[in-house]
Amino acid sequence: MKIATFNINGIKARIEALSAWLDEAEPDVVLLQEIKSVDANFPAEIFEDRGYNVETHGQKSFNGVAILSKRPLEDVTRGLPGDDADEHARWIEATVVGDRQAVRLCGLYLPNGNPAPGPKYDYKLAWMARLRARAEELLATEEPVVMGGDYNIIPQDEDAARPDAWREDALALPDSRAAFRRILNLGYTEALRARVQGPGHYTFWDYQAGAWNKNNGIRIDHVLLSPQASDLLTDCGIDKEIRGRDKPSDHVPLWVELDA
DNA sequence: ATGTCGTAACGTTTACGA
Repeated sequence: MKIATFNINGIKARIEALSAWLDEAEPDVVLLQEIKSVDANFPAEIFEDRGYNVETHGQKSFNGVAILSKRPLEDVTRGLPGDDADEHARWIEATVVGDRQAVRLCGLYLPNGNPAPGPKYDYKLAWMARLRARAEELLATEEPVVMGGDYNIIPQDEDAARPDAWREDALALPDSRAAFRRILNLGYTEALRARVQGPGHYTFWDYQAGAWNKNNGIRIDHVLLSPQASDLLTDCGIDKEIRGRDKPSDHVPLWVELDA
């Protein structure tokens, strides 16, 4: 089962680029972030025509997550538990049943947190504490869990082409990295790092200042696997080349192959 | 030259978030 995560930076602007990638990559499941659309305006037919089931959790203008799946999606829940006052659409869960295994899918768009310090950074860290709590609950199910999305975290200096440029940024501050490690330390595996080591693996290149042409990228999209999901991991990759196409997102897809 | 983009709105331009 091929499961991908992709921050598309606006569904309306990405219909062509996303459709072309789906036809080539043929993922079974896609976790989408930044759909920037309310549920009623999400163009589900485009994906249903390709055989995907579609579940969305959107809001006007900003944020918004969705799941596309060739197999039916069951037990769908929307919103990260832990703060009923949080209006941001950043979390969706569903279960997909493979040939051998059912997998709990979590699609997430973690707050950016800039400028730091400040209320937006406080919100980021509070959201990560809630994510850790939910991750712990999911571990207790002892089922395969896949948490994929835009984490807005540069885990280590090797995950940025220019680490010094991010030193004071909410994506790389020590408190951000520590909060990310606290989730991993519960027992989750970072899928890419289970397969690939070393620098130069990026999932985001800013639109500004020719970042793509200079390969000035960062790795901020991640897939975390529970132990039971990690046992099923057979491959992981980044579809880097689509960043160079017409009207690209500033992110590219990250995918895992699970023997599920 | 904040080397850009996507979305929304009191829209032909500005504000915001990233």
